[in-house]
Amino acid sequence: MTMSLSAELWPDVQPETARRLMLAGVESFARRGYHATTTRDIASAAGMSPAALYVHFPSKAALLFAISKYGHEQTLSLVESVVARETDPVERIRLLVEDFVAWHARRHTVARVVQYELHALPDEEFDVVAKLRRRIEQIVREVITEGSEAGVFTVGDPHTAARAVLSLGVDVSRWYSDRARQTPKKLGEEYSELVLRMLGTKLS
Amino acid sequence: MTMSLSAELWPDVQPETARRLMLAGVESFARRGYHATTTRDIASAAGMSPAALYVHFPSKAALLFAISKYGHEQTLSLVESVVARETDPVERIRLLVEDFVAWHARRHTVARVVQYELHALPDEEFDVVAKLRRRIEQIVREVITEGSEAGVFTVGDPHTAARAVLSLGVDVSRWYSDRARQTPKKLGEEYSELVLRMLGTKLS
DNA sequence: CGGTTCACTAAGCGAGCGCTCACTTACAAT
DNA sequence: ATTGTAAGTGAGCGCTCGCTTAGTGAACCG
Repeated sequence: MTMSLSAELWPDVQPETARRLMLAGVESFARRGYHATTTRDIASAAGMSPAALYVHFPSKAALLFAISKYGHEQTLSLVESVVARETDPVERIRLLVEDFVAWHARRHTVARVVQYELHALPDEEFDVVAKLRRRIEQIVREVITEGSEAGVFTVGDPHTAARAVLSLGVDVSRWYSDRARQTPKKLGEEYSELVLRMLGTKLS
Repeated sequence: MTMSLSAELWPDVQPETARRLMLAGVESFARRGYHATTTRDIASAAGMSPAALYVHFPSKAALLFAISKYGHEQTLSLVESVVARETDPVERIRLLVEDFVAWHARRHTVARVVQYELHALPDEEFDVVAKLRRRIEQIVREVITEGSEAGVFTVGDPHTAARAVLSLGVDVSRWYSDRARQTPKKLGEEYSELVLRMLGTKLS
């Protein structure tokens, strides 16, 4: 049912109608892109009149921002939680890539909006999510640098390596579909092996 | 000068005004996205009246198609040319990634439109470029499979590995900018090393 | 019970969209 | 000189866009 999925995605968004609008927004933005979807598309996908959107969001852009901010916060906390519960750089990267990739596969509809509709945001809102993105990238870079200095990774430039790692994860949301050959979990595991080899992991 | 750049990108598009429109289209589509750019934006960036676009292209979508088709053909021929002049799987992948990545960095503006504005195409035109994309992916997959069977690569699933290789290249166009830390050539070389390690290359 | 608040709708406004049309200009062929 | 053609313009049509406004019904409160 619609309600249960939107509740799963955004458990603390109130009221339930606002959640339904966000869900409809995600579906529409992911399928056609932000600028190609109309407020009427979103409202009718949520089973409401066009004006209902403006009861809960001040503008179409604000709806995108709510979706984008929430999605970025989820991926950031995913990354932070891995770093918090592991200390070994190898295990950190392994779990980080597993979770990051699996999230971009399982939530590929949300992820597509989060990753590719970013530039439709007004300047101020863009800056907010850009800051979250920089935090994510910085954490990954630090883990790689740390492992490189500890001698378990062999990379030329941690900056480039971090970019490559994130590229692999982000791009999953572009091509993954529900009829993909692999489950999100399985794909995450396969990708984490690819990444560990890419980083020149020394077995210890 | 505008003419020389557009002539470099699309040497055989005639007349020169049509080329200028394609260049203006690329710049606009890359910066704001297809649906957010107006035909007036494109025309004025090309230094012409809004109606001039329709002298050379039947629609805004047809302009996008011209850009997208040309771009896809360029990347496909780039990939084909590497396979044509090398036989060793390792060297094929090395050069393929070097060139593919360097192209997506050097031509990041065009590449952005080619890779991310794809879904704005009408169905029929989309099918045309989708076919080109499948050819590119198939070639990469075959090279990896070949190397895997020859025992120089160690990959779980060639399908997944090919996706990962292309993801790295495609995603370069999303973040690369002219003030990037590395030249396109240098980035290509660094990425090709990352990819070769990712594929578990055996030194022979 | 009346009064207030809240979520929502029906109707529609002003702006800007893709695209067209009648026309002008430059230039080549006859 | 006349005609034909290709390239380009100025004006604007029909439509859809994001968003607003006035009003409705249900729920809650004294």
